[in-house]
Amino acid sequence: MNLDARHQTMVTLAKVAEAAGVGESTVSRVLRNHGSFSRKTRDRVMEAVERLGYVPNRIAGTLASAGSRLVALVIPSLTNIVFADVLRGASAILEGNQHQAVFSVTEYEPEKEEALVAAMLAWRPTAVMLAGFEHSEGTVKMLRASGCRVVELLDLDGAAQDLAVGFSNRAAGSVSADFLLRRGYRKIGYVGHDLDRDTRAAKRFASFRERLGAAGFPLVDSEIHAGASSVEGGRLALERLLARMPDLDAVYFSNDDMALGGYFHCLARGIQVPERLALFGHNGLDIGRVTPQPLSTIRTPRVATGRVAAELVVTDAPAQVVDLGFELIEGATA
Amino acid sequence: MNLDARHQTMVTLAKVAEAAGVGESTVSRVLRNHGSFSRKTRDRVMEAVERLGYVPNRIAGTLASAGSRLVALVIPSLTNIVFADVLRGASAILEGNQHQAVFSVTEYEPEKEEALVAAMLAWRPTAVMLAGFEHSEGTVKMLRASGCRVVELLDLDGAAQDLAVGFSNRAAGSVSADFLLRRGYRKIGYVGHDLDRDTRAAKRFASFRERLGAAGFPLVDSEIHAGASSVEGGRLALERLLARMPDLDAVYFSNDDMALGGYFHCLARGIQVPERLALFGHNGLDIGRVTPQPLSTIRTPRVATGRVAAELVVTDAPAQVVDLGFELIEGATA
DNA sequence: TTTGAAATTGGTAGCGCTGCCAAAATATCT
DNA sequence: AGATATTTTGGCAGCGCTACCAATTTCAAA
Repeated sequence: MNLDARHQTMVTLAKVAEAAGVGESTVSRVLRNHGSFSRKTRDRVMEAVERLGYVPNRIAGTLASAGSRLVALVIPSLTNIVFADVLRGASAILEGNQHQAVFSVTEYEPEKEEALVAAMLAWRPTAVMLAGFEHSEGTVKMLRASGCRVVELLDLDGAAQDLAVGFSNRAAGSVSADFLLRRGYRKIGYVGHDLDRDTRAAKRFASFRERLGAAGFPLVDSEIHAGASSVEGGRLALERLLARMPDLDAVYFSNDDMALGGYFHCLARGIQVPERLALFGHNGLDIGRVTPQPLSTIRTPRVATGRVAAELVVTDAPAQVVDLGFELIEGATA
Repeated sequence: MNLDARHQTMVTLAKVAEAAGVGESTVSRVLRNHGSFSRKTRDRVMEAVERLGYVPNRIAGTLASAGSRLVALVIPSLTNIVFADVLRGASAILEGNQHQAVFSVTEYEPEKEEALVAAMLAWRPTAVMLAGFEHSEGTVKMLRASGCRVVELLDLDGAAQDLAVGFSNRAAGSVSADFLLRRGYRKIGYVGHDLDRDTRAAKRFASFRERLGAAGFPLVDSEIHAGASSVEGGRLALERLLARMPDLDAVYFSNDDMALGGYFHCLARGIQVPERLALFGHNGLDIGRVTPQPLSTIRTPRVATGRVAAELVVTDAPAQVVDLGFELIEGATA
């Protein structure tokens, strides 16, 4: 790009100052509504801003002032509504506080997470928000060195670097197990997705399984769909699981997407839910409330997680762990 | 924040240069792999970078060099998977080309879109991507003045400002009408969501309705769910529509989410699909492929839209309109 | 009026980096 | 060896803005 051409066209603060017949710092103060200035000056400046169509350059502003007011969200997936909800909650708060959310997607790959965190840190964000506690050594080192706030989301079972907001996946897993046991199910299976990557789902599963074992009704069998969680994955995996273990009486799914797939399988095959087979999910997605039978699941505080995380960041709160809990939804599938 | 404290801690390019015993510009060249330098110098610099844990400051870099390599995506909603898919496509390409996606959500509100575009322009992005052609006057003016590339997504029925990528919603609407007519449906209704905001859905509906009228079988009735599109909205709206018009033989939905809600309503009420009532959606979401009966719908090129848009931007392609088309999915609900 | 305090303003030195240019080092050729 | 091309380097002036400070103006009290 031709720099000179750009410089001729670009409206800068200096040009506004000249047009308004005031000093640069005055324009800066007026625009940021910071410091003092007379009403008359303000009007003159605003008139010039309007007339020239001036748009402040935050790049320059940030460089000069240290605070970028950018918050980086590094999330595993956008396909998963869970993270879209977190983003929604966070954006809402950030926008109301002159901050900007910047996000990128790791596809659940730690190496990608590391690369993205590096890229984000180059923008000197106020904070970086990540899913969960499991990060590569390099990621942790960079974050620590950067000095910016770190918020780990949607997990509490582990050691937080700085701030953490969410709920305990282990608790969710055992509550789910207790519920199924209380309802009298005894031959329980599990349908999940790639657990190496989704460590939060892995924690739920581990805890679920432990609880069943402790109650004397150990998990009968499990089927892991290779790949990311999806409705289709849930359907296929349940089909495979039932082929092996036709007399299961309940299945716990790694999340609602997978559970929905399982439910569709049952509908398609005429398997009576929950009489013949009970289904239990995790997340409490809206769609699960509207299926012919509402899904039995656990509602997780997704939007609230984003919101609270953002609030902690904008208020520069001290390091802490915030447990937002979750809610059992009895539904009609278990 | 205390500036001095920060300055003491921050590793800057100058410190790396000093540690490596070379000049600043040499470090800059090595890090950007631009210009020439000896192998030995490169190693010395990289060693220092490694040792000090230096992370380049892109804020400063951008200010000095003019190109931010940021691409702003201003989308209506994250709840709607459509936009998540666009983002996914765009991110993938941008990341592979040293660009960063920055996004924010308008909630379908034009005033919010305008505010967000202003906020994004402050970061001097390479391009701004928006949904559709309908923007406030202020938004258009700002974009024009900014001189950055503009990409309008998922719509072709209107006048593009610069680049446009997507498909024709009007065409999708008439193809949908033709399909239902070809199948022999004659008493057709419509279930949609807030059309003032989702202008693309409005275009589909308008075209759908025109086509039915032209064929001599005008739309019998329609029911608009107040609020954003959702599965629940579809279910409730279909229920209301059928209460008024019990003898409809087919319903066209504003999108798959709404259609899914309608489908669930039919399942719950035992309404035979498609014999008693046919359902037709729009978007071709994955979940619609896995329901007991796959949804009849139109698959839209969402990920490709994001991908192509990003490619056009990174290659600095000339202004143009790219039609990615769509695909009819016959499914089993119509 | 005088005086001091308070409110308002402008000048200017950076923020950390890149682009340009000239200088230095190295390689290649008579 | 000397001269010329080539590669490699460092210095430094900005990029557009904000923080800081000093200068100026305004206001109120004495």
